[in-house]
Amino acid sequence: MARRRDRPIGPLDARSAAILRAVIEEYVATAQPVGSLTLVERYGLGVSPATVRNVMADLERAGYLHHPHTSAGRVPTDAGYRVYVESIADEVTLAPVDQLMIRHQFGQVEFASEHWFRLAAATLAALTHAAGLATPAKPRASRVKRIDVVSIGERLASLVLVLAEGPVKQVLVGLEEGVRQADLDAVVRDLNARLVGLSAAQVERIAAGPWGDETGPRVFRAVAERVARVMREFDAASVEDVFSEGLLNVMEAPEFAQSAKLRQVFAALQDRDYLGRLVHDVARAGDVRIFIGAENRSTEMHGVSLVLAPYGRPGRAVGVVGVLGPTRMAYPQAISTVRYVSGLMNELVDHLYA
Amino acid sequence: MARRRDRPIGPLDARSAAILRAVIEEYVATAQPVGSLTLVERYGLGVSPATVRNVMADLERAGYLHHPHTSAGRVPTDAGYRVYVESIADEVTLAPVDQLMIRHQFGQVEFASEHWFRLAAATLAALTHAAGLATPAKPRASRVKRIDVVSIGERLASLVLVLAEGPVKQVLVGLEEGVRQADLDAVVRDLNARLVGLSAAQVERIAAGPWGDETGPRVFRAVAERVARVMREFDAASVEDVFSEGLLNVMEAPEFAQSAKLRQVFAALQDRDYLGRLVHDVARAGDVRIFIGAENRSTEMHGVSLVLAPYGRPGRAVGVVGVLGPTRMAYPQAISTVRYVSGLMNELVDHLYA
DNA sequence: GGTTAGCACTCAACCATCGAGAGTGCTAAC
DNA sequence: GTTAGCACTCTCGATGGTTGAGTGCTAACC
Repeated sequence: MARRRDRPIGPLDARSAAILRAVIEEYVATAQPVGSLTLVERYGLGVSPATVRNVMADLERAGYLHHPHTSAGRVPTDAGYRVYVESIADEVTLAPVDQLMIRHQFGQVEFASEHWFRLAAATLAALTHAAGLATPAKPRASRVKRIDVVSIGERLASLVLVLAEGPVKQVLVGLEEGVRQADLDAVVRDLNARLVGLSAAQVERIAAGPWGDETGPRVFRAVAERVARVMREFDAASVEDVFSEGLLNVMEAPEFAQSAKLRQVFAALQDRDYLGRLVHDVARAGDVRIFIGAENRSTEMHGVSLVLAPYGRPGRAVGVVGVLGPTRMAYPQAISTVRYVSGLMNELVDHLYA
Repeated sequence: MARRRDRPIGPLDARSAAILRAVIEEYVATAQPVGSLTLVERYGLGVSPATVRNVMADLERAGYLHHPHTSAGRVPTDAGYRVYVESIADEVTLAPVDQLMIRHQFGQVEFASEHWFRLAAATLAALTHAAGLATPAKPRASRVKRIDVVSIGERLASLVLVLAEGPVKQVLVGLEEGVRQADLDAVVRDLNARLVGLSAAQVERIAAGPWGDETGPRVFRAVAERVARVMREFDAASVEDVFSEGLLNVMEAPEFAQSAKLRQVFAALQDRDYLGRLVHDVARAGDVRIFIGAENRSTEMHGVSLVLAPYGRPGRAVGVVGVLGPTRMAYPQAISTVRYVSGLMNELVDHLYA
């Protein structure tokens, strides 16, 4: 008969799974390594500590638990969290009270898109005690919705560019000659007539095409070029912006008591490329995706988990909402909250751009 | 005869000032309490350690130095930094190399106002190894510069509001009935004709005044009300936004090794009221102002100093740039850099809104 | 008078030791 | 397969001694 040591590490039997789950829940609650005695006392497992120890030894061999030192209890590994998370992901739903609370808050908010992202992030932060994240829904390829140009100084104008899926960009345009607002208005009408609905490349082509040397056409060309450039930059950026709220929550977790760990988190949050890749991954997944610890980035995100979900319209404009917290995170609450908020954001987007 | 103990604590004589200065510079460099021996060895004071000890005891009695414990060296107090900072504030100027570097960077940046603030903050962070801060110049009372309304859905439109001193606001407006873009355009022309140059209160009055019950006037009223509300909110907010860069620099300082201290800094940075008051104070001062440790807020900012300077046009629109770092900060560099950047921002504003 | 050498004193930091306690892994009995 | 029993391991906290940096005081010096 096979000795315990040689047990295959296949899918977990029910008892092992229950014990892994109990270890994780206890550890999430206390942040202390959990021993076999605590476990049988608090989780009514119906077996003796010795049996639990045997199972825990198996789980450790399988890579799901970890032993800080001989006389300490067990701590879940990233792999342990992973199987745990996958076992619960389909079951969890958000408590109706919380659902109501969120809906209520969203009902209160002003109709200004920026507020939504902040609100989404803040709500997530409040309900999960982690940091809430939200990125605006960013279209794959932007299109012109509206152009306005306002004279500011002698040879300077402010260009306001509204893009199809909502974002508004404002930049300054230098003009070669002084132009009165009345003349600008004529150019603006022209710009809107010709450029609305076009992509960056199309605008570029029109800007290039032959234009006379009178003032009007010259201004038209200057503005159109600027429009094309702004759109190209916008399209190239992987993430437009990341709203984060409740970073203070993360700072409170004991695993980040020394700020060296925190630095990595903040550094990762400022890394546009990294976030861009995440958003991309999540957008394709279509449901909540969970990144545990160093699963993606070697060391920098060690000790940190992300629970992210996409919202928006697949293939057209997608954004991401989610939470960032210590690996030792209350996953059921996090998953259900993120899923619910992303659903709500979906509703909003549908309602707006129907 | 007066014993040393009874010395009055008036303005410092030259030697005391030199010693205080040496203590501060050494402490800033090493983050370690400084003893009398180190001081005479490294700063060529021309007196014996015993004499330095006597002077340091005086400075301690005067409240400028502090003793962590009997057998430790001296550490500057907030009051000590204060007299130090005031003694150097008028002398320091930024190294020409750095001036050039900054000008070069500002020459490169895109003509989009948001970029400036980020750039200013990033530049300050890079040169001072602290966190750089910048707030947009916010007018005391905003005025309408331009209004545009773009239809988004059946009964929904996007309102783009350009205010006189530059900021652009975008919000959604719900309409009671479906309106085509062509009809909206007529309303927009009307809105611009009537509201440009007006303050929030004036817009409000016009929105209130008698309007017929046809579609056009109804839409006009709805939009005008929304405009007034956005302006009122904007005017009421003490600080529009705070761009910060290089918070990671602050995290590196040994005084923030435990994140509990960091929390206070982050919390303070998110406290709009607090920042609003600071901006207000700084705007009135007209030059660099320095807030050392808990000089303002009792405990929360303990260990943190701010070096801030206003820019913009006094009485009209002012913003603030500056740095935030540990109390143990390289003040000469910080002061000169902040002063220089604020001067540069002034030039930009003058150039733009001349 | 201010300055300085000399010296006793203080106290954090470091290190080693030790006991207590928690929790384990193994073995043997059930 | 489960469990009681037990020896074992290792962290944690307390204790105590040593070291060294730096002080404050006193008395001599200029």
